[in-house]
Amino acid sequence: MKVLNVAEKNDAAKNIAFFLSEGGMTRREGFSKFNKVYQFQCFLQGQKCDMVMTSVSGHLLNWEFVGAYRNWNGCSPESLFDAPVVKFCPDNYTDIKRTLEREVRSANKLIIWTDCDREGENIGFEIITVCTAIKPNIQIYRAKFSEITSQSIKRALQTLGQPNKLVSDAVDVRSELDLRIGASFTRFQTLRLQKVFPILADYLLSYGSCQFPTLGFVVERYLERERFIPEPFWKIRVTHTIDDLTVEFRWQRDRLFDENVCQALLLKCQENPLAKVEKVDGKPKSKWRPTPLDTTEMEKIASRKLRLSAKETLKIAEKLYTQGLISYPRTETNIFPGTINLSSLVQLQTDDPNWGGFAARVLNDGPNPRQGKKSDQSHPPIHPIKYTNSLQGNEWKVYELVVRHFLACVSKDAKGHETVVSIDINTEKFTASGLMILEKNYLEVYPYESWNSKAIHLYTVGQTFEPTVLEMTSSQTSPPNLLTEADLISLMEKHGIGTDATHAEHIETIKSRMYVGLEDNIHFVPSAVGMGLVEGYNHMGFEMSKPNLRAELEADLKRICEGTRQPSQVLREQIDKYRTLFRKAKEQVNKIDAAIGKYTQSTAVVLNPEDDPLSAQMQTFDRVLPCKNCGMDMVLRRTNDLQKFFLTCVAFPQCKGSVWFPKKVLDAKVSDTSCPKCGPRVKLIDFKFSPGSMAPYYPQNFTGCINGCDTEFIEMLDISHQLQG
DNA sequence: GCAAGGTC
Repeated sequence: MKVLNVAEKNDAAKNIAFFLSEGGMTRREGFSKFNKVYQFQCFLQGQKCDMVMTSVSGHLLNWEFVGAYRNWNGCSPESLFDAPVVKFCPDNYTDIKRTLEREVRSANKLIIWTDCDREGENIGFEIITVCTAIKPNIQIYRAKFSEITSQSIKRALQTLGQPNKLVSDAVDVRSELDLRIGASFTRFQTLRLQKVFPILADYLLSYGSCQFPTLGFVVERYLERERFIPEPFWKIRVTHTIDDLTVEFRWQRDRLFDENVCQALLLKCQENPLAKVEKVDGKPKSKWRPTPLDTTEMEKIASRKLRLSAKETLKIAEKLYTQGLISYPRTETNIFPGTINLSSLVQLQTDDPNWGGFAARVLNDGPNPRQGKKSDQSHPPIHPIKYTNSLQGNEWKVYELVVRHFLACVSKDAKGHETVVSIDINTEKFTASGLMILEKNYLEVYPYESWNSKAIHLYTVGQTFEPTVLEMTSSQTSPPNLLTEADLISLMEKHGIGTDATHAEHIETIKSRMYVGLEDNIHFVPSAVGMGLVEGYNHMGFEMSKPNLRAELEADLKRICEGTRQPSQVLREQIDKYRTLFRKAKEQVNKIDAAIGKYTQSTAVVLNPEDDPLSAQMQTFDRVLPCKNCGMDMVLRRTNDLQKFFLTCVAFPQCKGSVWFPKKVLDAKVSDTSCPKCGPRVKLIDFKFSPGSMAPYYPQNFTGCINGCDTEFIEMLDISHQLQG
């Protein structure tokens, strides 16, 4: 019995093979130098098997347009909503595909070991597609695991299930839509604006369902700041200094927006400026330990405290995961499951010189996680699963963060004692507070947060004192800050834009498109082009830069996973929705022109209709019938010199299913008509022949039903061959 | 020259 095992990446394959073989695997080369083949024997379903373990590198296949639709000037951007797409293995991945094809020939079973998330399920089906093309009846299983440890991997092998087609389908819908919408709007914006604004001639003006809302967040915050009108306000300030200690009292009214009223209240205080202590409250105060670590929280802490970009943090965490040091780093979960053995995880850390003592104390008290509220039902919060002290640089910093956060969240809240003193100055009330920290607890191991004691004088109820300062201060409200990377990630997470793994990339994209820039190296500001694009669509009344559109799709994808919605139906609805938006955007494109003109301070070039890259000269292909070779669309085209017509398979040159008509065909037009057999979806081709040709021997019109029910079309093709001959 | 999602 030979079993082919395929993981999502080489590191995972190596470690899984290591655990299943107890370290006894051998290694040989695959066609791809990055994806090795590991071999060992082990028991599966009571039978000793020859195991072959290899890997892909993420997605193996990618949606692509075919033939003429790849060419920016070969079709109208709008036709991309309906253009055929194929799943294609990119050149740099064909080596991986060849390894799978070679190894599956001799295998009886196939086990999918891709990550247990939505994309992983889809990658699993890509592997299945490739393998079953070679071996249609191979037995297929899905291994389910959420961390690469000996225990989890062995359990996964003993509890093999089936791959989940619904989850994979949802990914196919998502990815096909991303391509169609992204490509059509990108070409639309780019082709139009490059022509209308010569200064943008070298710009690529992309649109994407994630990058645009990300840009939208930056623009929105910028505008909030711009529109902000500061309001002056006034406060009464009271301090009390004895020796070196100054205690600041807070006015119970906080601040007033009327200077005269504030002035009057101050005068009242000054009439009898003796403070009387009315109340001294002492109460325990806690600072809560953090909740278990999820991906975005890790990215945010690393961005703020370690000065690592989200992109870098995730890359490092991924490496630590594949080395078996930490659990899966892409998780939305911040609740530890009951099944996890926290004590043994804490135990692993007790030898460390920095936090070993703390870990030992946690063990003594018993780990007690503060639980969050989110769960993705597949991965636990990020935690260390192996001890190491041999990492360097940023890898060490990220590992340290994961360990310290883990120990912190299973320890105890910091405890303190707060004193609140309330005073009265001629009926105006003020308070001051002091804090004494009693037990640092989690803060001992968690340097990313601080909590400072605040000293206060000893006051007793009924005591009176003369304030050191009693004055009015003026200030004004301040606008919200521009967004930092951490802020932007929070917004993306909140609105479901991108995944844990891609937040950082979308931010990179809008930077590289010159839609946004950085101020002070920290705060995001939109560029003129970024502002113009967002405003242009806003003026049409479209929420292109708002997160709502994506959120609606996300909800439908969830329903596909649950089996309550058909993938094909969701796909059709979404395509229809965006096609409608696209048509309206095309009609009102002057609104984008106007906005871009305004922000870039340049004048729009007035285009002649024939120069408009989006106008009639751009062909929209009419699908005439399915190609006999490959089933893709056949469309009617004319050569560049206008000499000849031909029916071409849109997959050309991959398919080469084109049919040429003789020069004697002077004109050919496609129009809609109805089919007597199967309804309205029929194309009619009218041919006009040159005088004196053989045409009179043949009917002038040929009808072909695009559903393929009508045989006349096939006859026509045969005739065209005869004519050519 | 397009997207977003994997990963190298």
